[in-house]
Amino acid sequence: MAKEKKLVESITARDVDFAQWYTDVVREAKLCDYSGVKGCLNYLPNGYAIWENIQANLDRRFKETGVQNVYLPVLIPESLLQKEKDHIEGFAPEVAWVTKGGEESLQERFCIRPTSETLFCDVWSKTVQSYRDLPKVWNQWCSVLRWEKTTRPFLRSREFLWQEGHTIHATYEEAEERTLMMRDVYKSFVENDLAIPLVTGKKTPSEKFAGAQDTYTIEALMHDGKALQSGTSHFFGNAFADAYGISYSDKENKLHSVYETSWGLSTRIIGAIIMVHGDDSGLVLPPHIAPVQTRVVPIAQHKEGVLDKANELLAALKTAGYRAEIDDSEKSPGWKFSEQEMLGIPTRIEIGPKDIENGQVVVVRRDTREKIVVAIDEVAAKLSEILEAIQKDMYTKAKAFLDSHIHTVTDMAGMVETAQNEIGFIKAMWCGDEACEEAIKEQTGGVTSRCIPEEQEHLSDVCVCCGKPARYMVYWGKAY
RNA sequence: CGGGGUGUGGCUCAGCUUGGCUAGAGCGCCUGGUUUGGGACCAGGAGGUCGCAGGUUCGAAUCCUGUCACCCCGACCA
Repeated sequence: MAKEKKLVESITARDVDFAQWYTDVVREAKLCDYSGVKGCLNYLPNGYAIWENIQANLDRRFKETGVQNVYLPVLIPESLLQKEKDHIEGFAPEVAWVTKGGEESLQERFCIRPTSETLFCDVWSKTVQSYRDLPKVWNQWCSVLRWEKTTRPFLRSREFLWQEGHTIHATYEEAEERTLMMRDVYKSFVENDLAIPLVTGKKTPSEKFAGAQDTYTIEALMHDGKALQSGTSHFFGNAFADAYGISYSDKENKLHSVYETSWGLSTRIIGAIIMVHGDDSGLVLPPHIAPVQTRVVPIAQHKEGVLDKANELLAALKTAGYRAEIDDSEKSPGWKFSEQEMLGIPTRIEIGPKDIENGQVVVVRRDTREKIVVAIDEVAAKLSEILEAIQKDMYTKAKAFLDSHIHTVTDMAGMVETAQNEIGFIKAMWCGDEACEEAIKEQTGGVTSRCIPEEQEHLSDVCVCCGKPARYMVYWGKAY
């Protein structure tokens, strides 16, 4: 046995066909399946549980910064949607319309929300009058609908779940601060709890959100070298406030526009978890958000005392606060191992007659397959250390992958060559002209600007494309 | 929206070119038994208006027309 045997036949090897591997993992881990409507997924228990943990974690983080949750309608009257010009132009091609109620045609059609800026603005335009009413720092957990042509589970679906935060503030500075604060909340969550390292920065004007003045993004690198925009935070300035008539009186009774922000993170992030951490055996979940952190696998469970001992262990783990479960099915051990691996459960605990005899169990890490023998009395105490080690190692591994796939180029030949021969991000200088972005996309076969990072480096004096003086260093890449 | 592909038990598919008699296989599922430290085995069993609607025909999963849906690759987008 010189080479590692491929244990799971039902999952296509990651390096053979990445897209097929992704689909196989989604299916085998039972995260979701296809519904009868294109682009609308059935979120199954395993997938939805991940989302619930993401929600719980993020919601806690939001509330620590003063966010309040609300819920606004799924339908938006066309007249309301149309008030901000850039916004409607950006979304028009992908909104779905409700035109009938029962058998009767509606006087005005309603769009199914693709995002809710317009609804939040409508509420505020009616309720905000004084500086005493500010700020408003609201968020809602909901689903939105965008009529995508091409769909893929989690990465791009027509209906998807997300949170959308919307805030208004008295001053430019306060709103900008909030925009960056939420970007940092996302960054901290994704890096610390999802173990996904990021590149962050500002979007170029052509990649901005429709209607936004600035869009800040967190970009993750998938294992196939493509970038995934994993969360965004937008600064709107006054554009929406003016279009929707949101103004307030200050202490001197002077009228002002408010400054607005919005920020969102969606179930797309589940796609990132899959594509950053997954391997040929299936899903690998970061312990912090794994719905199940450990699964007890009894070996030879028909033998006297094995199941009892295993259930005792399970009870002890639950008492200690772990999200734990047992696989006491009649399947063979090999089956159980494979299943735990496909599901991405961070650890499994094997307990069989030999272990019981020796007063021990075997803890197996999902990420490394390392087997760790632990005294049965110490498992509850030791497991948290192992889970933390996994969490940390997963980040370190992903970070090493990211760092080793950031390339630097200073001229167009290098840009084209790197785009063709390497995967990952490309750092290059840019003059700020949209024409150069388009030229780069054209000549490289799909490389687009991902973000302008805060930590600027001076790679050269001129734009990689046109040779005019450079204004920014930009991360480029092929994106999902 | 272009190009390609697919709809047949829960799943993956065969059968269609050249129409025919009771529509098949593997996996999964149910029952019983033997197994159990990396996807065990034996025996028995249940389960299908062949996506939908028309048409041709003595006869349609198979041919024709229409239609719906999904998948993949592009162009556009969280």
